[in-house]
Parts: sequence; structure tokens; C-alpha cells
Amino acid sequence: MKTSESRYSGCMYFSCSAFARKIEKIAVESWKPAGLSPGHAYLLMIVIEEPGVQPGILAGQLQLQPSTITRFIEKLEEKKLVVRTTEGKLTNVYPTPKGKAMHLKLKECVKHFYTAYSGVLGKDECARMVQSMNKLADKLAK
Amino acid sequence: MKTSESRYSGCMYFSCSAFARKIEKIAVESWKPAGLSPGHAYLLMIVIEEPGVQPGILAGQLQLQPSTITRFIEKLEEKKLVVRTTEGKLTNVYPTPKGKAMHLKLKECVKHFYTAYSGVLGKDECARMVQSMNKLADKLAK
DNA sequence: TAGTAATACTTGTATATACAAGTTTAATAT
DNA sequence: ATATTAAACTTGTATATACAAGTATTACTA
Repeated sequence: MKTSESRYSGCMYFSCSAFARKIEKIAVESWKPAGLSPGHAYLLMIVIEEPGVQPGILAGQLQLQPSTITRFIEKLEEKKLVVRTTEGKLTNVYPTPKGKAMHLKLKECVKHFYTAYSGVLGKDECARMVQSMNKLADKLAK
Repeated sequence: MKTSESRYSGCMYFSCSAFARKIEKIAVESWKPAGLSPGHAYLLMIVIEEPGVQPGILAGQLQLQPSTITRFIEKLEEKKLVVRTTEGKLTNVYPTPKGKAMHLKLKECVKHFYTAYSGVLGKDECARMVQSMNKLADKLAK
């Protein structure tokens, strides 16, 4: 059944989460070559581009809860892609050489992902959509 | 940090999941008076309006995997809001009296939810957004 | 009519993410 | 200088959801 044929196709909750799940699926597929989930991959990219970045900053950039960031970092540490140093109440996250070596691969995944969805949806429509979602997300922030 | 200020504000994965999480949050809050998560609530509403509906239909209507539907039904059975009967390979789901009694309350939650987000985002913009998301979700379907 | 394929779930297991509570450190106020 | 509050994580625990594999039933095919 198409999303638009559902009896709840007029409901923001329904439409939004259905759409998000589909995008998520494409993303998961796009980052499989790197062996990472999309979220982990984005975190790693920031760490590579901004070595020493703090979890709090990562939470802001990725719009995720600090606890989620901690979990992501744990996973990436297990894979020896980042390391954490703690001094006082501050924590810094750095990429390992193995992590740094993934930069190009990760960028390719980004590109693959973009190609995958914009090919189906159209670049302009995607751009408009992303902009609207950002605008609305900001309005909803408290 | 605002979503639009993130270094990934141009990325569909990022923007879409951030927006979806915010909408989800409002939804969770809206359905709290009913003691249900939004997904469970929508499933229950369909069951009330369409007694005997099958899990496969529910999966189509809610755009969720059959296994997820099974889990939802289990939860609602625990709460004595629905019952399941199985005959052959077919399963039917019915609301209990306790479930049926929630219809009005659930509709109020829907209304509260709509008021909560459309108040911030504007009704027209929301309608456009929902329509776009449905359209794009359909395009992404295989 | 016997064997195979398809349907319609259900179960086992895994992941992403969240919230609330806990811990340590730093900043502020008296 | 001490006491209080705030900041910056981390940990325990819970939920939504998925995928893959399993089970039972029905439909199709030769």
C-alpha cells in the first residue's frame, strides 16, 4: 500500500515517520560499504574533520541526546576508529589512523546516498524538502 | 543548536531524522493522556473503526513491518484493549469493550497533537509538508 | 492428487535512540 | 573558603522498530 493511500495519510506523525523510515533505509544501505550505520558515520566524519571535538558539540551537530552520543562513541571505539581522552569534566574525541583512513570512503557513501534518493525524488524537490524540514524543526525547538 | 545551523543541515538523512524525532516527541506527549504510544494508538483506532481487521492490513495502513504489528498487538492485548483470534492462517483483531471505550479519548489526542504542531508550524505549511512527504515516500517505495 | 510455492503471520534477536538518575568537575555565591 | 549550583558527560534501563528465520495454512501446478 502506498503511503498516500493509508487512512492516516493526512497525519503528520504517520507521514513523517513513514518517510523518515524510508530515507533511513536508503541511508543504511548507502553506508553499508563502510560498515557503519549512518549516525555513526556522520559522527566519525565530524571527528575526522574536527579532531578533539567534544561530545556536547557532537550532540548539537547531530541533534541527538548526549547519551546517544556516548553510545555512538563507544561503538566507534570498539571498532578502533576513534579514541576518547578525559580531562576534568571535558572529553575530547579523536580519530585513530584507522578512522582517518576512512574519510574518502565515507564521502563516497555520502555521495552514493545523495544520488540514491535525489535520483528518485529530484534534486530540486529534495532541496526544498530539506529546507522546509530544517525550518520546521527549528520552529519546534524549545 | 538549531537544526539549520548544523554542518549537516543540507543532508536529507540528518534533516529528516531530526525533524521526525521532534514530531515523534510531540506525538508521544499528545498520546500520554491515553497511556499509549502514538503507534499503538493509531493501531487501536483502526481496530476500533474496523473490527476484525487483519495484521497484514494494519501493516499496510501504518506502513510498518508485519513483525512490528505483531509486537504492537501483543502490547495492546496485555492492556486488554484488543483480542486476537486465529483461524487457519488468518488472524483477526477486535477491540475489547475497554478498547472501544477509548475511542473518544483517542480522537481527542489526535486533535491535541494536530493543534500542538500546527500551532507552531502553521496549518497550510503543515498540509503542504505532509503532502510532499507522502508523495516522496510513494516514489521511494519499491 | 501429491508436491511445491506462496501467504500470513510469529519469534528470536539486534539496533537506534531516549529519559532519568548518577558522577565528577568547575563555577558561583555567600 | 565553603557551600551550592551548574555543566558535561556516563550508565542503567526501556521502547520502537527492523530483519531474518520459523511455522502453519492455503493455493497452485503438473
